[in-house]
Amino acid sequence: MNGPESMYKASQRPEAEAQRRTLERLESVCRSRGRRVTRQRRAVLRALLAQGGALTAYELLERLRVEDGHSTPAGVYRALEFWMAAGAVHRLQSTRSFILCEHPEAPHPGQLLICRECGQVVETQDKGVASAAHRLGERLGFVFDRHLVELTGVCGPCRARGRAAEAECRHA
Amino acid sequence: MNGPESMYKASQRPEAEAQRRTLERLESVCRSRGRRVTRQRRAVLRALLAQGGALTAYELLERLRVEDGHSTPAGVYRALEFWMAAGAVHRLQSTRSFILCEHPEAPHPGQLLICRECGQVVETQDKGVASAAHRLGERLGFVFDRHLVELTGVCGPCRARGRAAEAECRHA
DNA sequence: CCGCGAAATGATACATTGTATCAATCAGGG
DNA sequence: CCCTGATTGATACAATGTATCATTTCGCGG
Ligand SMILES: [Zn+2]
Ligand SMILES: [Zn+2]
Ligand SMILES: [Zn+2]
Ligand SMILES: [Zn+2]
Repeated sequence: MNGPESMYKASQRPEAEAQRRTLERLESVCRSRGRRVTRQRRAVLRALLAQGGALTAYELLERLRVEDGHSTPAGVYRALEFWMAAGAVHRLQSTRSFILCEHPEAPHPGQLLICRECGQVVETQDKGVASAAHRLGERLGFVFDRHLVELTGVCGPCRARGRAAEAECRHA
Repeated sequence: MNGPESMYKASQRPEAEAQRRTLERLESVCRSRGRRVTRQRRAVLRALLAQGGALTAYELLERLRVEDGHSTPAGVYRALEFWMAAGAVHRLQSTRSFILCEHPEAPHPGQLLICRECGQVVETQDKGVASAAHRLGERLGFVFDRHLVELTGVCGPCRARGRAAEAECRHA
């Protein structure tokens, strides 16, 4: 287990490998439904991957236009809709943005933890939240299928920054 | 306990009474902060009350314009922001609409159960969901304060309608 | 009552986000 | 090659939300 293969930082190469496999799986699923993974669609996925977080449709558009000057809003939204249908991308309602799914192996409920300060997003599949929501729905006659729950708050680093700023104020 | 007072349907008058008291409380809170409850703001609240559910800003605008022809988007959004700050109105991110708070007595976390078929919204304060979210946040360093959780699904009546339509199809 | 300053509104323009439409192209199967 | 459905291009538009700044209103102290 050494040689050139060991020169990647632990956090990068295996992820790239997993992503390649994920993409292959997505492509085969698409083709089996008579749908195609095209250059435009790949470009959207790559842009989200490069960002490593959420982007709005128009931020995506800017990035795509660097390579392909005649990308349009409609095209971006079409690609996003395509990937959302394939389960590879999620839409964040609270920030009007889009992000790669972190578990695109299968359809899934789950939660999106969003920091309102820095925009960081963490995707989880917490049984506690899912089952609490399910039970609440049962009591009130609602069924929650296929939808992610967005939880907006403040992440640890941002809270730390906030406390530091406060301390600063008390000193001054 | 009879006479004219008893002629209201049980579901209407007491609610109106509760709302009047709620409005009074809100007004006193506002005034104590040097803020005012004006005609325009009252009109927004009344429109939401009359609707008995969620309305988008522009749906609200249409209704306001029936009475006051020169209402503007900016005015509507300002009034909505005012009431959200006062805790009397919630914004639904997933439908871009606004709804009266059902428990405006105090600031509160809670859940908004939204039917994607009929748009019905039910506001709850479920300890199970709230504490599950809190625990999940603790594990990942997030703190969720003051924000409502939106749960989108299908309500009982709509599921029943759906099943009826399916049966219809099998017959035909 | 007057007049001051903060709060609120009016008016207008603009920014952002998301869709509809329809012709032109592309990819793959017979 | 030709047919068909999927995709794209191009354009216009709809829906949602803000910025700006002059003007008006309101509460309050003098
Ligand atoms: Zn996911
Ligand atoms: Zn953060
Ligand atoms: Zn509420
Ligand atoms: Zn329903």
